Amino acid sequence: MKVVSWNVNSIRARYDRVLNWLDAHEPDVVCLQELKCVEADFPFDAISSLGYACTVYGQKTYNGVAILSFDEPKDVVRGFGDGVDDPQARMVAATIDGVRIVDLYVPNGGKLGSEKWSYKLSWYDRLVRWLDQRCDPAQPLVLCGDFNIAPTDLDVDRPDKWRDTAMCALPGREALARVVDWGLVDTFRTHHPGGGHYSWWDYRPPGLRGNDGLRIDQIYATAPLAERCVEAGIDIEERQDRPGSKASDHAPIWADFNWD
DNA sequence: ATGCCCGGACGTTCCGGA
Repeated sequence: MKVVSWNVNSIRARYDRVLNWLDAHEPDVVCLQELKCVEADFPFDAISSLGYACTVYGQKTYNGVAILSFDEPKDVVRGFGDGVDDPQARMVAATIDGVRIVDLYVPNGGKLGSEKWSYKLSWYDRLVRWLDQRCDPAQPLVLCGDFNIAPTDLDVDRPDKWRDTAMCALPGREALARVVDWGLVDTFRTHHPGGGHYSWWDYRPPGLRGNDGLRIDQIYATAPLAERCVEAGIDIEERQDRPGSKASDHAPIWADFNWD
C-alpha cells in the first residue's frame, strides 16, 4: 500500500499536475491538503476516472482536505467532532483496506503569540484528545498531512532563520511531540536518518533556488504498520515549475507499506 | 523593517500562506 500526502495549494490551480502525477504513480491512498474549494467544485469526475474514490471535506477559499483511495473508504469522519465550534476544514479520516487513514492540514500559526498561534496549539491539543479517545495505537493507522511544524532542526535548512517562527518554535514542537508520543513513527525519518530533506520551500526568494526548505509534511504510522514500511520519500521533482505548469509550494511525500 | 511569490475573491488591491 503506497500512501501519499500532498499539500496542493488549490486543487483547481493544480488540476493538470495532480491528474498527471496520479496517473504516473498510481498510489493506493492519497491525502490532499489545501484544496481551497467547496466539495461542489472538487474535480470528482476526472479523479474518479483514474479509479479513485474521493472523500472530500471542502471549504471556500481556505483549507480543505481529501482522501483518494482505490479501495472503498469506510467510517468517514470530517473534523474532530469534539464540540468545538470550528468551521475550518482541516481533518478528514477514513478506513481503507483495514488501515485507519487520518489526513490533516494543521493551522499555520501566524506570528508567535498571535490569535492564530493559540489556535494552532489548541488544535494540536484537540488532535491528541481525539487520538486518545477515538483511535488505538495498537491498530494500523496512518496520520499524515501538512503539520506546519519542522519536528527538529534536522528538518530545517536554516535553523537560525526559522527558530522563532510558528514552524520551529519550541511550544509547537512540543505539541507535535505529544502527538508522536501517542504512538507514532515518522516513516521518512526511519528510512532517512540524515538531514537535508525538505517538503516545502517558500515561493518567495530564497525559496527552492536557495534550498531554504523545511520538512513540515509527514507520514506517521502506528507500530503494526510502521514495521511494514519498506520505503519512504519526497518527490522534489514535483516541486519544480514546468512550462505552463506551476508547482505547489509543497512536494508530494510518500510511504510504501508491505500491506496486502 | 518589509517585500520578494502564489492563489483566491462581490478583485481593480487585499489577505493568507509558512
